[in-house]
Amino acid sequence: MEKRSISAKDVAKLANVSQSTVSRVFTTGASVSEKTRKKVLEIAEELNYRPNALARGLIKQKTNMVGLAMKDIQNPFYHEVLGMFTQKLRAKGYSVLFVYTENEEIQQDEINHFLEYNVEGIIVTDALLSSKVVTKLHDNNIPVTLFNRYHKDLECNSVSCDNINAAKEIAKYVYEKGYRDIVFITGKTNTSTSRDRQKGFMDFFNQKGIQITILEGDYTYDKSYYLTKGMIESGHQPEVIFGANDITAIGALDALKEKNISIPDETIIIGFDNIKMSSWPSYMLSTWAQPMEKMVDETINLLLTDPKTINKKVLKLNGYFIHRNTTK
Amino acid sequence: MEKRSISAKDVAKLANVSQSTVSRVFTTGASVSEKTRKKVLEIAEELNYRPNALARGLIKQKTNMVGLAMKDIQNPFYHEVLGMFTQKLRAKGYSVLFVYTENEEIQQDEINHFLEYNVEGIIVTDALLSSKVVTKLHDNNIPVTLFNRYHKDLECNSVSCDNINAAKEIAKYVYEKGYRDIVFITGKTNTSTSRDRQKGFMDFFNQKGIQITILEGDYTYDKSYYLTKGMIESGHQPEVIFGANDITAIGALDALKEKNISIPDETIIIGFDNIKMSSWPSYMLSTWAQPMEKMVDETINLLLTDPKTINKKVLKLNGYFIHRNTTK
DNA sequence: TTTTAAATTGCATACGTATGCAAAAAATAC
DNA sequence: GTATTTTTTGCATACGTATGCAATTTAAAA
Repeated sequence: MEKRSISAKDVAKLANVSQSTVSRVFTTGASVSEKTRKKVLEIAEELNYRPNALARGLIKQKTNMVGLAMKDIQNPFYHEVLGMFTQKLRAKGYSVLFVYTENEEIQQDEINHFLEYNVEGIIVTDALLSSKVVTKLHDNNIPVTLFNRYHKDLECNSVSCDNINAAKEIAKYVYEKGYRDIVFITGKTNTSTSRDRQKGFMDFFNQKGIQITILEGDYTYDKSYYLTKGMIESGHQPEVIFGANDITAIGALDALKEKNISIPDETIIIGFDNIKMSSWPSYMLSTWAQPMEKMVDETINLLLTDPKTINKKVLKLNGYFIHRNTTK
Repeated sequence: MEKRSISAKDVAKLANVSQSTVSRVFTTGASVSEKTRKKVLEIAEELNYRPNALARGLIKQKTNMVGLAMKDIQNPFYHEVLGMFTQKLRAKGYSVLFVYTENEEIQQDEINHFLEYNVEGIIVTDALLSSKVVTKLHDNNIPVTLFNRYHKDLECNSVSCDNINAAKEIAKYVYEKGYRDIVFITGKTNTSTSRDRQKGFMDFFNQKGIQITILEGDYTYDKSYYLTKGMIESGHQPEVIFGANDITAIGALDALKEKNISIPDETIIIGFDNIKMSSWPSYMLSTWAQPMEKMVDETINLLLTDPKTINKKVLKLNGYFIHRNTTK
């Protein structure tokens, strides 16, 4: 029952041509007469032949595969990102080798898989990456682009939203509306996204001499929900809650609803990411929209068009504020 | 600057052995003396050598890759599933070639990628698959397992929850509690999951001579939210709402909350899937838990341990009811 | 028609690995 | 010590493709 998959040689035999010719038919830009091309394609179709990507990758030193690493996090933002990456990469002829890790840091072991399959580049979305691993990737000449992460010590490209400025814009909006009792709920504090959003937000108010309240969250709904609930129960009912991402803001929103606090009349809430859930009719969360599609495009571009770029490029894209029903 | 990646030959040269010996060091079960193994490993480490998976796949006719296809749907259930699949497959030494499709049906074009890379099997989660495509996969001797889908005309394995029975159990619970004004909100009606859950639920009540209300949803939050809202506004406030999945139930839940209907006192709500979101403190949705981990294990098992199985195996696993705060 | 140029094809080899076979080396038995 | 068995190693080849080079065919020019 050993049914070996059919190869170019098989097609060649039936078409009375050499294996080279078959190969040329399937290589764009190669020289083949129209007559033989037709004949070969016909037989190929009949035999259900498709060139073997492994063999092709071996000889051409080009696999058309990209590694995508993601951390196990409950943020739908990354699922939307994942979908966009795979679709856009496929449109460019690339396949995606996917790794989901539950570790805080992408492990060597997981990167090794990418290396063994000779991926042409690696995209790391929300996970961290040790500089040791990055060095190893550099040694192997494999470009890496961090998506939505930035690390000043790592020698690799990165694409993210300009979190600091976005947070400043939000702060400005809040300030100009006259609010003064303000709470920021952080995400995981070891992520650049949370740190930068906090920085931008705080810097603005510091400059105005206004003290704001920081609650330390972890980018999960639950944590944010309980933090907010606790705060209300302890007697503090702020005018503004800015969550480090949408999930965080939604957790706070639900806690406020449960306490029968009127939104946006008594407290306004602002999130960050513009995940699909934020436009659910019961939430209608005001939020900062990351230019997700552009970020994805730029990441792919950076990774594939000039892979020899050793010097790191850091891209910070803008976004825009979306007013929904949790702000006035 | 053309830095070719180092091969077994390079290691062999420095270790004063043949390329075969280097290969044997990296092949489990091959015969190598302890002394040379040590020497080779040392040099390999130094040169940062890793065997090329493409070449290995070519010669062994075994790529250690599995194709995973998923449809672009807003259901977090599948994201949890995705994470579990990739982690479990990696633990078994497999890499995951991932395809995300926005089409209703997985296209030939997308499957071709899998074929070209010689994946050892394909897992299709929530998308549909034409029988033409399945036939082609059979021709190429590539096993397919449908996850959470079942299609009687398709000659491939499938693993899912026993949706009919689960829905019957839920119906039984509802019936025995004495409820009689009952609504079922469907998912996409062309999915086996929605159809089976509807069937199990309806069959039970039909047998009791009880008429229930069917609202045709599409597995999205929005649709379910608006359906429920419309129903309430039209004057119908049921005792029970059973959603074809958790997202559906949550949409209904939010609509009821907005209408100030007390849950579970006036209306109880039941979902299906037990996604993480259903245990969020503001929802605490009662739901039917699919045995996700077991389903994933069985899928992998079916796909990889006996790939020569042409005759399809259909596995239907049980689950269990989880009582939270939306039932009494 | 012959000569020259261009297009098409086949041959041979390379990519990096695994493995059957035989030779060599090491271990064991006598 | 030699004879025998076992282990370790190298050689050669295969996996399925792409491609430089030379040979062949076809087209164009004369």
